[in-house]
Amino acid sequence: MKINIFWFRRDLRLDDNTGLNQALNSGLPVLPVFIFDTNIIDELPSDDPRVNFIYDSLFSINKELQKSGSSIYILKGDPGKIWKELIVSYDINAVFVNKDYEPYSIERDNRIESLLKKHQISFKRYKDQVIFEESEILKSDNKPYTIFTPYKNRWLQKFTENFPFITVNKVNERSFFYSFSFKFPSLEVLGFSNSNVRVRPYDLSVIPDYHKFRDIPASDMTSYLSPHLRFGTVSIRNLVKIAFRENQTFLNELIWREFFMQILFHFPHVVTRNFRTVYDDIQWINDEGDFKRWCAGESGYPIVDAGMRQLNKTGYMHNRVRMITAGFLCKHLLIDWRWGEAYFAQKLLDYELSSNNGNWQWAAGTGCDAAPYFRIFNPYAQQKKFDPEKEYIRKWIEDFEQPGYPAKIVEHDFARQRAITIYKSGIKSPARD
DNA sequence: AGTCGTTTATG
DNA sequence: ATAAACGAC
Repeated sequence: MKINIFWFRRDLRLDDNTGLNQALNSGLPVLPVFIFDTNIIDELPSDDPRVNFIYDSLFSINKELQKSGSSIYILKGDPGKIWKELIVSYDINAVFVNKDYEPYSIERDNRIESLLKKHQISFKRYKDQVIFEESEILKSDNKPYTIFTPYKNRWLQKFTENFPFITVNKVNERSFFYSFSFKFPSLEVLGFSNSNVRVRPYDLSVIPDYHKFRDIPASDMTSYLSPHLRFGTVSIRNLVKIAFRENQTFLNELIWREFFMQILFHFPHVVTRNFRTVYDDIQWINDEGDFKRWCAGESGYPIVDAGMRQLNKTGYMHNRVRMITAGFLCKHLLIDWRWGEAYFAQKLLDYELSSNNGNWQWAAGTGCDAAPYFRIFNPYAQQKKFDPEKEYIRKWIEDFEQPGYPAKIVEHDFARQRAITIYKSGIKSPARD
């Protein structure tokens, strides 16, 4: 029997899923598959909470599919090898996917596409993860935007023009799935184990008042949407429509997400290098002991430590506190932003390359549209402004104001002066002909 | 999406 | 005397 395959990746939902919907409208039965990619998985601990979340999301999808006599085929391995096997096992007409814009994903998809092509199987890629992708938003000179505000203005203009056409896909016709009951493997069989850290459900009720509470970490008026956006358990089209109606500040955050995605797409070198190369010569101190203390939430600065402890314990960190902790690592400790980026990548449930990299480079001052190097957060001023009652601090630091609480790694006044001096002397003068 | 020292406005 | 505004970093 000739079939089409829909390959789930970071779009783990049945509703309003562009590629899946296209597959279901194709006229052939659709076999849904998911591959735990060992190129990614092998770098992670077996109890990585994000793998747990993927597993749980797939389990829910499978449960839903079983209602109509279908199921999802779960595989693990190198996608190249897996696809070679699938090509042998099934008479495949076409493979449907939603596009992913990270360098590894693009390279992998190109690889799979040429493999499928050799067997006369078409590979159909769809935009699903964003409202505007790749080169849909460009300046009048056809170059990508590198400053957020003009990008946002163009994004909003284009969104308004296209609003009637940005439709939410109707609930899929389940009967078009391939009818077969695949065994759903246990977590253990896949080589994973349960984590104590869990992804929380999201909460859209906070959106209308988002701008009032977004900087108050203790209020916990947080949507908790980010891991769901990361893994596609929520549709960006649904979300943007709600944000557009209910809160401009919240919508801006979703536009930041697409801004950094298109930065990564057009400037993939940011993964390893400064966006602004004039900062390439900053003399980072990179003290390993300081870095360990920062990671552990033992810097001696309560607002920094509270943030890092929230991260270590829960996999989340409030946005305002992410800026403070990241700024502290780069400016006060003079540690290369890539170290901090790597630690966040390891711990954050919502970790995404483009946003994590973009925001770290923002904090370090090396990124596009970044904070200027002399903008140095005073951790006490920040705490006084955004956590005046010390509620957030007390929530995450058990030994706060106890004799055992760590002493400051470095004094703010000294660190501020040092950062300005080191950054200033690290700035390369523009190359001359 | 800052901070800090200094100046200027206000009562 | 205190607050608001300013400008350099």
